[in-house]
Amino acid sequence: MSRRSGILEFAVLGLLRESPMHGYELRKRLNTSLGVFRAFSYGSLYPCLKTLVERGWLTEEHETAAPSQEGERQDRQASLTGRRAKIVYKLTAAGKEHFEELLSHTGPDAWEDEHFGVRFAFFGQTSRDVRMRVLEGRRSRLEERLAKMRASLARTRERLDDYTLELQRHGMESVEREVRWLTELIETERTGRDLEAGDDAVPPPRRPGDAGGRPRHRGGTPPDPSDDTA
Amino acid sequence: MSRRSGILEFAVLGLLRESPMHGYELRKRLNTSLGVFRAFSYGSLYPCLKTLVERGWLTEEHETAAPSQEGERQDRQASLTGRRAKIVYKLTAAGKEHFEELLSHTGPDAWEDEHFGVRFAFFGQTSRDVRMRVLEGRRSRLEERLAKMRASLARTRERLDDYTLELQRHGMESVEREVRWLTELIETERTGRDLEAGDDAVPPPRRPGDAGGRPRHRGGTPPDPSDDTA
DNA sequence: GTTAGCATGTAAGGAGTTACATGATTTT
DNA sequence: AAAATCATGTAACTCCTTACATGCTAAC
Repeated sequence: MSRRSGILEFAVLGLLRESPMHGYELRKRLNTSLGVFRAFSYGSLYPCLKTLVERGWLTEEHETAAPSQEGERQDRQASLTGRRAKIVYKLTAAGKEHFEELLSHTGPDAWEDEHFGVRFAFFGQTSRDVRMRVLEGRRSRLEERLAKMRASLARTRERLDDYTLELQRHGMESVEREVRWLTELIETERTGRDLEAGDDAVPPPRRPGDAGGRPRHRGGTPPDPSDDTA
Repeated sequence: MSRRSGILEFAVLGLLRESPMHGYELRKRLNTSLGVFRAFSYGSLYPCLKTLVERGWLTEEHETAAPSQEGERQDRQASLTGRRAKIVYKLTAAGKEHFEELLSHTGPDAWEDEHFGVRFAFFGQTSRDVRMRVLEGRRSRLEERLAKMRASLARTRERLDDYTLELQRHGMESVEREVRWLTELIETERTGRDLEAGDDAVPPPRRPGDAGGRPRHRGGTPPDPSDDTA
């Protein structure tokens, strides 16, 4: 019952697909990697993790155990962690499968504001045609919205005061801007080129590798004096 | 208890301040005038109206007087449920006072994403210094956010795949754009110049001049074949 | 004479938040 | 030794949505 999280569930599965993590770190990642769009609290994260485990999509590994028997402790400050986690969550095969299915399911939800952001964040794990469907779906959704806004504006212009008008103007410009962004992305996908920030002021010094495939990274997670949502 | 709506309550009071309305129209206005930011359904609107009445901020006026040709037909159940009651909601003195207080209360809520949009929509009913506080509060909120995003990006750049990176880049640009917009608005407020008076032919790009507090248009509201949220 | 739009509501529930409660480990 | 941060959780509540239920009135 309950906990049918849409976005949170999706994001958790997606992050855990990349590597196992415990709740605390998961939450930090949620609020930085995808955090522009959404911020989550423990109050929603932990219950969500719980039900994902219940459904068999995650396993818990209590690795805080072993209070008694402890022969060698060479792994303490050896390589990566340094910190030990209490409960490490890990994606099961079923969970992976489920996430894959969610990824390829391009229902009309997929282009709603918040859904779209999270989906985009996991585009690296999707096939190109799914990406295209989502990008185009999102774009036409925004174009619909634009049309309505224009119509509404034409009808009611006289009755609105300057601030309301300015608000609407700015809102429309934002939407137009996102449409242009999407169009660029779609074009990039279509021509099969790699993703490169085009009109940016400061082009990232990064060589884009393979856009179609594996985000394969796992290094030592650095101490990370990470932020919290203010 | 319950129904402590933040945004919806505020918006309803604000719209009713301009003129009395019944629920159906109210909802349309909510979803067009302020609709870029929020969409509300009847399921939240009507209960909200109810509690606002309970608190003495609104009055209901059951429209019963339907002067039709057949004089006997209308008074079947005249007082309470005439013909399918059309209820016009109207702001009371207390409600007006309460709204005024909400307007001038520039707590740290006022610059959160959705709150800000709705507040801005009613800027015409506020004093200049309140407007300034809200605009500047919003801007520094966004600048904080930008700083965090930059820091987080610098820390994690290598671990992110191209799509996540692009998402973050676009998000940051959006925020930067809003900051520039706010800066312009603040400047306009500060210099106090009201650009064009607005009664000449077609002033192309409109800036919010000084609304001075008066949105005093109320004419015959045209039939309005208005849209619904798709 | 039936669809389409106007108009008002309710019950159930979804998706999250806040505030609380607790304790371990590191840093100062 | 105190403060900060890491780490996990729960209960109560908020605010809104969906789906349902009803009925009027204009238009095609």
